[in-house]
Amino acid sequence: MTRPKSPVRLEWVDPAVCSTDYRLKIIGRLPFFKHLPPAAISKINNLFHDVDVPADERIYHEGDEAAYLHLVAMGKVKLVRNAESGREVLLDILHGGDYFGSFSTLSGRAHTETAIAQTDSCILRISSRDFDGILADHPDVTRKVLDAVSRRLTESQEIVKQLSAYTVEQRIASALMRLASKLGESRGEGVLIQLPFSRQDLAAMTGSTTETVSRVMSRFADEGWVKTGRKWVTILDMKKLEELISKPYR
Amino acid sequence: MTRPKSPVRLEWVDPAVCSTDYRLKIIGRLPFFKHLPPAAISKINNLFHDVDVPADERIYHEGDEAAYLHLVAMGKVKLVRNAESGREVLLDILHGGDYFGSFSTLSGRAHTETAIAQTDSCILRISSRDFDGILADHPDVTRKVLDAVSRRLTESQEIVKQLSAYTVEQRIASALMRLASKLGESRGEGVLIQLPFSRQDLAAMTGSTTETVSRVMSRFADEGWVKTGRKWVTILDMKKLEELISKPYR
DNA sequence: AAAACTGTATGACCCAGATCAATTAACTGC
DNA sequence: GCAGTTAATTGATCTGGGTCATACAGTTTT
Repeated sequence: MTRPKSPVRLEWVDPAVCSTDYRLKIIGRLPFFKHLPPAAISKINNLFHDVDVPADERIYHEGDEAAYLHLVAMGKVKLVRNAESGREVLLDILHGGDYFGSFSTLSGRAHTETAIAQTDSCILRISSRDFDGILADHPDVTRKVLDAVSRRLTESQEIVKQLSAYTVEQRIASALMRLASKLGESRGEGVLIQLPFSRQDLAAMTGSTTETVSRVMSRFADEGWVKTGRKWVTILDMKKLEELISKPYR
Repeated sequence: MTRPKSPVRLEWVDPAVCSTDYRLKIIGRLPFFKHLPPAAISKINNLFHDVDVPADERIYHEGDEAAYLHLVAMGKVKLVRNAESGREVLLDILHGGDYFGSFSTLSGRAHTETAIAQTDSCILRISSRDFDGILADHPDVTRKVLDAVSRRLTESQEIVKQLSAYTVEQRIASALMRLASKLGESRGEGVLIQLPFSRQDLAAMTGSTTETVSRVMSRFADEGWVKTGRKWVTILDMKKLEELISKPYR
C-alpha cells in the first residue's frame, strides 16, 4: 500500500492582507476590541504596524527587550523556550487573532520566550507604551485581556499536569486533540491538522523526542486512529485518543 | 551521627489576625490595593469575608463552582491538580498576600485546581461579582492584577520548560531555589525552608516520586549542599545547586 | 527524471528513574 | 518516657522512553 499523498494546502498569504484596509477588519474582529465603537477601533488601528514574516523566521528572541505586543493577523506562530541543554520546548502555537509578546512596560523588560513564524505570516504589532494607553482609555479592554491571560495560565497549568503525570503516549494524544480543536480542519474522513508541523514540533510540545513520537504515531496509525504524512496528521478516531488519556495508566 | 532536630517553628496563627482591624492592614498592604486612598481600601475591606482553615483542609476543589477570589492573609496554601491516574501535581505554594481562585464571573465557571491549606491559615475571600465591581471602579487595580497573572503565566511556562528538558535532579534543585527565594528564612548557616513540606510535596512539584526525591536529597546532603529533616530543608550552598541547573546535561 | 535534501520510520541498546519492599528515624499523644 | 504513627531512607529490580545508527520516502532542485 502506498502512502497517501499530502493533503496539505497552505493558505495563500496575500501581502495585501496587511494593508491598512484589511487591518481594520482584522483588528475590529479581535475579542479584545470588537465591542468598541468604530471610531475607537479606527484610532487603535493607527497605532498598529504590520510586519510580514517568512516561514521559520524569528519574530523576537528570548531575552530581547519586550517592547511590543504582537497579534497574528495571518499565518501561524510558535512560541518556544530554549533550555540550556539545547533542547527546544514548544509552549504554544498561535494563529489568526491570537496575541503574543508582552502587555506592558511594567510587567517585565525582557521576553521570556522566542516567537518563530511557522508559516509565512503577517504580524501586527503595537508598542507596549501605546497599548498601555489603550488599556488606560478602555478599562473593559483590560478586563478582556485579563480574561485571555487567565485562560492561557489555566492551559499552561494543564500542560504542567500532563508533563508530570501522563505517559508520552497520553501526552501525544492530548497534544493532537488540542491542536485539532484549535487549528484542525474538518474533512470528510476526519480532522486534518496541517500547520504544518513535524514530529520534531510534536516532540517539543510533549517533552519527548522525534523518534519516540514517530513510534507512537505509527502505533496510532496501525490502530487506524490517525493517518499521517510529512508535516500533517489527520485524526480519524478522536474517541480512541480520548480514552487513552482518561485511562488511569495503572 | 544523630540527625539534627527540627528547626521548624511555625508561625503562630492568632485567630485575631482575621479580625476586622487586622484585615484592613493586610488588605491595605496588598500590591493590588496599596496605592488606593484609605477610604477606598476601607470600602473594599468590607467586601471581604474571612475564613479560618486548619492545616490539610481543602479550601475548594477542582471542578467546584468558582465563585470567590481568595487571598492568603496568614499561613500557606498549596494549589494542586489531580491527574486521572491518581497522581497529585503541585502547581504552586502561596503565602501571605498571594491571591488564588478566579477573578471574575466571566473567565470560567469552575475552578481548575484544588486549594489546600498547608498550615493553619486565615483566608480572605470576596465574591467574583464584588471583585468585578472593584475592577470596574478601579482600572489601575485591573492593570496590577493583569501584571500579577502575566507573571504567574511566565512562571508556569518556566515549569513547563523544566519538566520537558531537565533531569529530576535539576528540577529538584530548581524547586528548592524557588521555594527558598519565595518562602525561605535566612538563618546563620543557610536558608531554611519550613513550609512545612514533605518529600511527597517536593515530588508532586517536580513530577517525580518520594523515593527518588529522597535519594536526590541524600546526595545533596552528602555533598554538604543542604541539611534536611522531616518536612524541612536548609540550603547551605545555593551556588552549587545553581551550577547543577545551568550545566548542560550532555 | 535524476539527484539532493529533509523529514519519517525502525531496530538495537541502555539508563534514569519508577516501582516494590522492608527498615529506620522523627514526631505525637498519652 | 513509652507506644503508636507517619515520614524518610535505602536496597533490589524492572521498564518507558531516550540515544545512536541506519534505511527509507516525500518533496524540491537541477
